[in-house]
Amino acid sequence: MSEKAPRSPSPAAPARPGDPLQLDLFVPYRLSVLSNLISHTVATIYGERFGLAIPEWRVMAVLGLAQHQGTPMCANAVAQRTEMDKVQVSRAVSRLLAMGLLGRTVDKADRRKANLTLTAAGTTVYQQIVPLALQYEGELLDTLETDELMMLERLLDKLTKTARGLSASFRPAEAP
Amino acid sequence: MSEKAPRSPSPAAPARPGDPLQLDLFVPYRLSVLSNLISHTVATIYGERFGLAIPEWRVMAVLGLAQHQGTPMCANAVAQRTEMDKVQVSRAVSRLLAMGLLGRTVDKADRRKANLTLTAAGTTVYQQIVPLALQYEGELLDTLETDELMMLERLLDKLTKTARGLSASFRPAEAP
DNA sequence: CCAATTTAGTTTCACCTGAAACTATTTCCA
DNA sequence: TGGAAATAGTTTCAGGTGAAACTAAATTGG
Repeated sequence: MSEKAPRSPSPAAPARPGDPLQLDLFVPYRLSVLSNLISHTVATIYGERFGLAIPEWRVMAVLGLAQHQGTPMCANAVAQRTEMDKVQVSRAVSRLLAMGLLGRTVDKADRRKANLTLTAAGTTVYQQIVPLALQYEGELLDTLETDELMMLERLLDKLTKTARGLSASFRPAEAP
Repeated sequence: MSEKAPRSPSPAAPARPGDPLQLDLFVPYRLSVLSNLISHTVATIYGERFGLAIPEWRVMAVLGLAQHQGTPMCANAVAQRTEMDKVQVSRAVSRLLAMGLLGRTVDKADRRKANLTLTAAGTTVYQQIVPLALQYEGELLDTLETDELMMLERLLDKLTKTARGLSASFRPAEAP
């Protein structure tokens, strides 16, 4: 029960040529394993009990909140809020329409857009899933102390911000 | 520049029925966004410069270390070390064999197994990628203070352990 | 005005992926 | 022994996914 081996003498020291790479100490790998583990469990919960895949659930989640706030949303707005791309949203929406959980009304003013809303059935499902989702999150975070939880939130923010920056900078040259 | 809104009065409070769910405060969602962002960038680096996908790189990473330690590995051992399933490993290995980065020798004692090793070409690639991977990780973690980095390691461990437990407990009944 | 560009959203294509079935070999034990 | 069960690894099949092409509507500017 004691696998200690600090990544390097001083934390976050610059990589030196010749350093070995131990996969299970490599943060991108560890994050990926954790995230996949969680997504898989969550997907199982949504999938088995409600026939929803994660992208579908995400769409419902933002529409449910929008509904709650009286702000109808179009597919594009959903895409931004969920950080999914428009293809994924388009597909999720058409599955949800087919399931009767969503309604769509073409915008009178701009006929390219369509406002999406939860149907009564969609609202029912939404209201069933939210507590399940929060329960899962609660159990996941249950073992964390208060300071750990606060730090988790902070780390998620910082790392996400940094990762966005690196995503741009590691991408090869851009066209003028 | 100040989006504050604590998830709930006391952190990790149990979910109450009627609680709304705000996707961008939901930890599984945030972890997924972060992990996808990182994976995408890393995949781009490996892919563009070396023609390797992430599963392929993972296989090379554990074989590279095994090599370094004089411990040849079979596909199954690789699967356990990388937490990938055997199908994924099988496919990654056959692509790497086709690229000439890996060699395979059927085990004399147990002819179902085959030992996998990096070829000279594979070793060259391995030695080029390791510093790149460590550089990316270094830049990602660069903005973190020492205490944040320590907490990150601890949180990854704790959450992964908890998530493994939940993965089992949320899964439906098992056959006798 | 109307042609060029932009924007919303969908479809296509080529690839990735996981689950389940399958092959080959080895181990277990009656 | 020898047949049942386990194990290593591959193949098949049935979706899921992103990038790029595409359609339709709206905006822009000459």
